[in-house]
Amino acid sequence: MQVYNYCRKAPVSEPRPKFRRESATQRKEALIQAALGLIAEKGIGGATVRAIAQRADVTQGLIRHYFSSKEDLIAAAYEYHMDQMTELTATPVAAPEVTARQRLCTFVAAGLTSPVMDTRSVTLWASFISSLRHDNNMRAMHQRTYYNFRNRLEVLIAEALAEAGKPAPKSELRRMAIAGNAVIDGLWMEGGALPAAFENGELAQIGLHSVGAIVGLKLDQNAPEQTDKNLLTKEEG
Amino acid sequence: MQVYNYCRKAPVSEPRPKFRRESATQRKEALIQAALGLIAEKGIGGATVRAIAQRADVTQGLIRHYFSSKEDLIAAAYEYHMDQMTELTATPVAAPEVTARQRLCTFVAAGLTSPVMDTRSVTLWASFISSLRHDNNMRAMHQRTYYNFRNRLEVLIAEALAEAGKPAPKSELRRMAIAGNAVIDGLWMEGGALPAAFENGELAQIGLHSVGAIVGLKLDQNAPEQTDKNLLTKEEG
DNA sequence: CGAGTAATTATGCAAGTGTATAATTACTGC
DNA sequence: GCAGTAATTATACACTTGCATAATTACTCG
Repeated sequence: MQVYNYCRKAPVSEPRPKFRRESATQRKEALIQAALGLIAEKGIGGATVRAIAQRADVTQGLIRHYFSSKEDLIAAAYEYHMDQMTELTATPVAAPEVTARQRLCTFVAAGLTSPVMDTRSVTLWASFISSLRHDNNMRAMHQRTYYNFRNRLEVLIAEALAEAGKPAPKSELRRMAIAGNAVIDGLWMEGGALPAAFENGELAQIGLHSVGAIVGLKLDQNAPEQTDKNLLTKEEG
Repeated sequence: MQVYNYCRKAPVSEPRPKFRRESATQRKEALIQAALGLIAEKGIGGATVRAIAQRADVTQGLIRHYFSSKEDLIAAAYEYHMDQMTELTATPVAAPEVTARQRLCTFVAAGLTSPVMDTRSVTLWASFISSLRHDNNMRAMHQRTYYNFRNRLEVLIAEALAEAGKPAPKSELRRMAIAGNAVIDGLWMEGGALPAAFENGELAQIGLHSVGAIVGLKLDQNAPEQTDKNLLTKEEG
């Protein structure tokens, strides 16, 4: 049934190999990427073993060779995606010489700009969230990635406040991190779900302004033309 | 194969009817509820026509009698769920004699307390969001429910600000509504996804505090014991 | 009470699902 | 170069899926 392409120059001898052996990590990654692409494009129902295998250019048996089940592959894909998103948001913060306040700004803005904020990421994330209720493994992984992100944010907030001479007690920091995380998540989600509803860079600016209001620091100072007539009425200090 | 229960008192005559004819709206609602329950408990993949029919106590053929396809039923279920959630959040605001500020508080708190904020609602919502990318119908419905919610919030914010003598221009109102909506969404989502991570009422309080910070009004005044030492440093006015 | 009709059930079907197992095939170390 | 082995393919199987169609059945209206 299946036709293999042989080399035209040597029609008789030298048959082209029918497949190549790749490293385990390479194959796993390819399968994960294929699964993520399908889930994002056609929903969780579109990620069948056959479709995943075809997109990864292998036969479906290979999935079970590298993952104990399809469910196992999906879980791995979730972990891969979430860790990548956290990393994409947190990495630009690495520069140690800049202000703590500036690092906080970078973090917030990175989470609300491409490639972190886009339809594909949001769709993927929602697919996984929807499985939280009936999948303990997914729930545990969600908890881990959530705390990971929130704790990073809390550290940045604490440092920025200390730098500004306004240190806050731990309970306040916790609350600020929860709220800040929520704004970022909410804006990120809406921006990904309805990209046409917002102008370019609008959500990042709103995010900076909002997180600033929540922690009590002005984070969006280099915003373009603004009539400071009706800005937030907290210009003290 | 299937056994029908006959009346024990009259074993020979009077055969009990094998089914009852219900009104279209009743049957549609039953099917929608069944679909929602299954999606919430077992994910979108658990909502098969057979499972839905069984949970609604009918045979599967009836689904196609009331909905043109399974996809059609799922879309109806989404609309039903989202409208109900918006209504549950917005209805308590109806009282016209109270302060505008108080109405805003009620709105925010209602969205961050049971029954609006719970795992079932969040799971359901995520299932639908995940289909936004490949389903135009779902996307249109999401847009409608999103703007519906956000516009209600914007009105409440505008009224509360006017009442406090701090009216804001339309562009500011838009931004406040977007940000406020985002905090509420984010907190709602996290509270539903990780209920154990927050204390009782904590998220509602954080929501009030955050929306207050965003719009420039103090909304969480009747919060219990708080050392006002390190509260937001904007106590002027 | 008795026909007509719409609601509901019963049944069947072709396609697709995840997984198991056996048959190939490419690479590795001697 | 050549055996051994692990990666990869090929194939089969039992089961589920959504949907269509025909057969029942409960209710309505005269």
